[in-house]
Amino acid sequence: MPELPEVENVRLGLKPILEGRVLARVILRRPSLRLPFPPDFVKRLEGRRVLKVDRRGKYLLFRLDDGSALIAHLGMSGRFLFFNGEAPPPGAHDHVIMETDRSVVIYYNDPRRFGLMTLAEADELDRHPLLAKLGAEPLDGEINGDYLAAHIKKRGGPIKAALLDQGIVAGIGNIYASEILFRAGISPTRPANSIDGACAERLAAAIKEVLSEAVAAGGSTLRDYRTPNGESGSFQQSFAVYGRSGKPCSGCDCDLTRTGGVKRITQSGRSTFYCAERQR
DNA sequence: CGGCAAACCTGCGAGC
DNA sequence: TGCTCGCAGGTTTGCC
Repeated sequence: MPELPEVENVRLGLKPILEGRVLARVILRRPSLRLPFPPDFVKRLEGRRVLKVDRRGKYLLFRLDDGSALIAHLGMSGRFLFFNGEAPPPGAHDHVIMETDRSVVIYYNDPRRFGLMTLAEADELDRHPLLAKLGAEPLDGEINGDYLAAHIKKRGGPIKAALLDQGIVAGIGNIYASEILFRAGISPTRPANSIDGACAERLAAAIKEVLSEAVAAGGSTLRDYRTPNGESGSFQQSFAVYGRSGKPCSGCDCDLTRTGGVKRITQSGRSTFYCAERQR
């Protein structure tokens, strides 16, 4: 489900209900998601106060008052739901239940169970195996053409695959990779190491623009993504190419009968959408 | 190390 | 209506 813009919106939704609150009760309803829950998971969380809800790439970080942190990833289908007062009976995919000292009940729901939750000990968060190898945060001003060029110069594979590598830029997923390459006018099949100079600069700008616009739009709701308030995002209405095979790309005045519209190809087993006219 | 396919899971829509 | 197939927003592993 979620790429950086969706995770960021989940963070914004959880922030007001969790920051400053004590986790009064935690219930685990299965022993593992993508990874097993650590031993004493419930015991180490209950009674802890949440100081801050942060994000790193697609990971949510709940910083706790003993210096430790709860790390959560939503995988493809994970979502947080919350209820003021009466919560419905938990369903088969409500895997973790947390209740705050203000009686707000939070369900972590994840049908496909590609998500995860784990704990990091005090002060080791930056060195945690899940986070240590993540690349730059795209919205923190760490990305520019030089950064990108330096990190893709040894990659002969397609630029699309490099954008999905969380060790280069953290947070880009399959939808936004296509949208970013359209915005930058770069073909997804171009070898990553062919991109430098002004082209890399355009790519860096496109990453920041597309992701920040998507954050502002509340993310993209395709099937099940919702913010914790139950709201859908609206960025899917602004897709230029994603999911638009055969249709015109956004703002396209090309002759559809000549171009055939947006192309869909498979790269590393995943769909890529692009406009062959406007991406080189 | 780089690059790719497969694996992990469930649900949904399309087509027969 | 009901079945099968293909596809889905992510990441890791294992093989060349």
